[in-house]
Parts: sequence; C-alpha cells; structure tokens
Amino acid sequence: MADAVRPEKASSQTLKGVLGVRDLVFSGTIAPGERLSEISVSEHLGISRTPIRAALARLEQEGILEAIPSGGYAVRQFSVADVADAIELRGVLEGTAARLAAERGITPSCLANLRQLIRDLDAAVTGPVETLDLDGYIAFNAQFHEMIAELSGSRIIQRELERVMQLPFSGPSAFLNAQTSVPAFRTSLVFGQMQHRAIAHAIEMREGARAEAVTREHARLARINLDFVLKDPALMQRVPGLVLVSN
Amino acid sequence: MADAVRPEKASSQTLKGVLGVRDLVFSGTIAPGERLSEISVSEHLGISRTPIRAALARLEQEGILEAIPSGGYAVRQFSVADVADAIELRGVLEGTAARLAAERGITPSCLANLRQLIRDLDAAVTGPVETLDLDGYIAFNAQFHEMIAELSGSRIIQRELERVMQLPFSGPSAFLNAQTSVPAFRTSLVFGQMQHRAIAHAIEMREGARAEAVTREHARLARINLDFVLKDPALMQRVPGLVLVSN
DNA sequence: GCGATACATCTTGTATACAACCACCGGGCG
DNA sequence: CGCCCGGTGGTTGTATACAAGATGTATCGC
Repeated sequence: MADAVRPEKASSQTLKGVLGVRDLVFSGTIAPGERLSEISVSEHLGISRTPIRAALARLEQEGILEAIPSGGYAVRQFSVADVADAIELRGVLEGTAARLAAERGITPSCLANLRQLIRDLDAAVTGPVETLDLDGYIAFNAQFHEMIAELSGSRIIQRELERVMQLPFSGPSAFLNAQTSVPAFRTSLVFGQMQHRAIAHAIEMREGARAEAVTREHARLARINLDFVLKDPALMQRVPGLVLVSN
Repeated sequence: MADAVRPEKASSQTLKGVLGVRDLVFSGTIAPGERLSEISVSEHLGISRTPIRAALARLEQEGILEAIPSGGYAVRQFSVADVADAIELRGVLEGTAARLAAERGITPSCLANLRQLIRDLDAAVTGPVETLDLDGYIAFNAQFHEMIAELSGSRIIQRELERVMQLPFSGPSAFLNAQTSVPAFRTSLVFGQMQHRAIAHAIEMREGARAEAVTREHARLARINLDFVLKDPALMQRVPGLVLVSN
C-alpha cells in the first residue's frame, strides 16, 4: 500500500520482483512453508535471476520470507500467537513513540497538525453509524499512527516502527477493511477514536506514562479484531496477510 | 562478535564482504556520510561485485549503511541522540520480553538455567573489585540478555531484539570493554548485577510490571556509560561503533 | 562573463554464463 | 535385507559483460 512510494534503490526490475513475489505469496499461489526457487520465480515473472535475488533478500528482511539454512528462501509461516505478538510489539513501540513525544514535547505547528488530524478523524466517525466514512477513517488513521512515530523525534524508533508495520497483519489498518459489513465493528471505531483523542491529549499535556499506556491499549483493538476475524473464515480472506497464518 | 556464527545464507564471499566492509567502516577507513562504491570495495577486497552488492544490502538492513536516493550506499551517520535512542529502544524491547516472560511464566528448566546464570554472574563480580572477572562477566551478561529474549516465548520479539542489538553501540556489552581501567565503573557492575537479580526474581514471581520497569532501567546503565565514555576521547576509541557518531 | 547544453566518464542495475554445493536416487557391498 | 557410497540433477553462489542512468565538466552561445 504505502510501499509503492518507496523508490529506495529498486528502480524497476527489483521492484517488480518484490511486488510480484508479494502477490504470489499473498494470493496464496505459494503456500506457507513452501520453498521458492529463484529460477522458477524468475521465469514466472519474466525477470532475470539477479533482481529476483535482490527482491527475495528484501522480502526476507521484510519478514514474509525466511532464509533456509541450505540456501534459498521459503514462505514464512506464522501462528496466531505470532500475529498477537506482532500486534503487542507494535503497541509497545507506538507507546514508546507516544511517550517520547509527550516527554520531549512537540512544536506548536506539529500540535496544530495533530489536532487537525483528530478533527478529521472525528468528522469521519461522527453521525449515524451507517454514514461513516470508512475509507476516510482508514486513511486518517494511518496518518495518525504515522504522525505518532514522527512526533517521537527519534529516527531510530521511527525506523523500527516502520519495519514492524511491514508485517502484513501488524499495521494499524490491517483488520479494518475486513469488517466493513459488521455493524458492531463500526461502533468500535468510535471507541478507537476516543483513544486517539486521549493519546493526543496526553502528548499535548506531556503526560508520558498516560500516552504510553493508552497507545499500547489502543493497539490491542487490533488484537480484538483479530480474534473476531478468526471466527469467520469469510472475513479472514479479506485480510491479506492472514493466508500466512497456519492454525 | 556473535555474528561470526551466523551462516544464514552468506556462504563465503558475501560473508567476507560483510566482514570486510564492517572492518572498513569501524576502522574509520571510510568516514561517516561518505559514499562507498561497489567497484572500489570489490577491488579493495578482491571480490566480485555481485557478493559485494549483497553484502552492502545486508549492511544496510543491519543499520550501518544507508541507501542513497540515486543508488548506492553511504556510511550511516549517528548523533549522540541516536545512540541514546537506540539504548532506550533496547530497554523497551528487553523490558517487554521480560514482562512477557513474567506474565506467561517460564518452565522449571528455564528457571534453573536462569538461576544458574545469576550465580555465574554473581561469581564474576564477587570479591574485591581488583579481582573481578571482567571477561567472564561480559560473556555471562550477554548470555543473560539473550536468555531474557528467549524467555519471552515470542519469536517476533526475539527477532526484533536481535535486530536492534545489531547496531554496534546498542548491545548490552557495548560499553563494557572500554572501561576496564576505570575503577568507578567496576563497582557499577555490582549494581548492574543487582538489577539482574531483580529481573530474574520478578520473572520468577510473575511480576510483569516490575520485570519490565527494572529491565528498562537496567538498559539505562548503558546510557550512563555512554555519557561517561563521551567525556574521554581515549575511551571513545575503545568502543567500536562510536566512530559512526558525529557530534 | 554567465548560463545552458552536450558529451564523457563513472556509477549502479541487469543479464547471462560458469562453478560449487546439496540433495536425492540408484546401485553395490557387507 | 539394510546401510553406505557414488553419481547425477537441480539448486544457489559467483563472476563478468553489457546497458542505462547520473553526475560533472567543458565548450558554445547569448
């Protein structure tokens, strides 16, 4: 999603390889645990082995592939516990980012942006549940979490947070798309937005401990959504990364 | 140090490349911010460009190089604040690992291992400060921190913790080597060991909050050591990664 | 004299050919 | 009949050759 705007070093073929293999994995063409050979991938995508090699290495550090001891890569397999841990980890890191933002203070202009974002999110969830602007909420929600990372004022934390969110199911919007049709879920967005306000307020008031605690708890919303989605196979298929989860 | 025992996928040439470039960077041959071209590195190490390319990509995700927008890599430059943040980050992650270990509980055999490690560390710091077994302490200390990561019972956390420790100055033993000659430092080891005991006790007693808090604070010892080392250029040179720190 | 454009050189990105390694399979020997 | 050993296929690891892009410089025009 946001990865499309990351030129980094992949000019063309390598990027094609990354995207292609990602699709191969998330579409379920290659089963979790299955080994994938450079040559077959390169033939399948019509790209030479060299960029495929680079793409595979990238995807390994991205977390959806794992290196095999004897060489080569296999599709990484996740358990439900892994997903829960990834969510917990995101909560811990975002909580730290929020705490640092509160402790170190943020500039007035940043505060203005933060408040604007809160207003945008408010607008998206205000009114009767039927008229919620879900797409807008998802976009602003992603922006909000991105901003928390920035406000920490720490390149190191920011970088690590970006890394953790690369896992397909640990992002803040991972389970949102799946549940558009579930009524109870929509009201939970309102609750999530209350937490957003609390986080922003804590940062503004420089209440570090509160900012951290609330942000951590906020991430556990994803955990709840995960449990919910797991009960319904139809919903599971709408969460892209969940094909990697075994049991 | 512990990287030598990581075959992963680098059989020979790529590994040589990683080690070679690492040395080039840490020896100060290449200044922070300086661009390093594949061809010059490949000539310098007598290796073809292909494995060098892989090595450079590895070192980028390891954190000591950064990708240049126009292609290629440069030696990453760190500020003192970055180092402090990396230490904070390690504390947060280790704290989480310790909390999870406490909350989820550990097996009796793991507990026995943990206690044994505490005894080993005790033995290394017992007695007059002149006779401290510093090398032993460093080794057991590294083992202790590794064990905390394992006890979390989470592959995800463990993997992330390993990643963060790859930064040369964020490991638990990063500043220990440098200060063998400083008397005041040695007594701080005793204090650190008290924290080790508290962490182990908290995990055993399943006191998650305490385990997390103490482990976080324990990491800040490194922060103190950092401030101390920064005052003395002679000491700075004994911490390998500190050549990457600019101001 | 200054700016812009075109060229030259160096850089990385890509493709392909070769070598080494691992694993599997078959046959022979104990 | 089982185990060990050697061959063979396929895989990844490495080297090199080529193409495309970027950057810096020099020259030409204004």
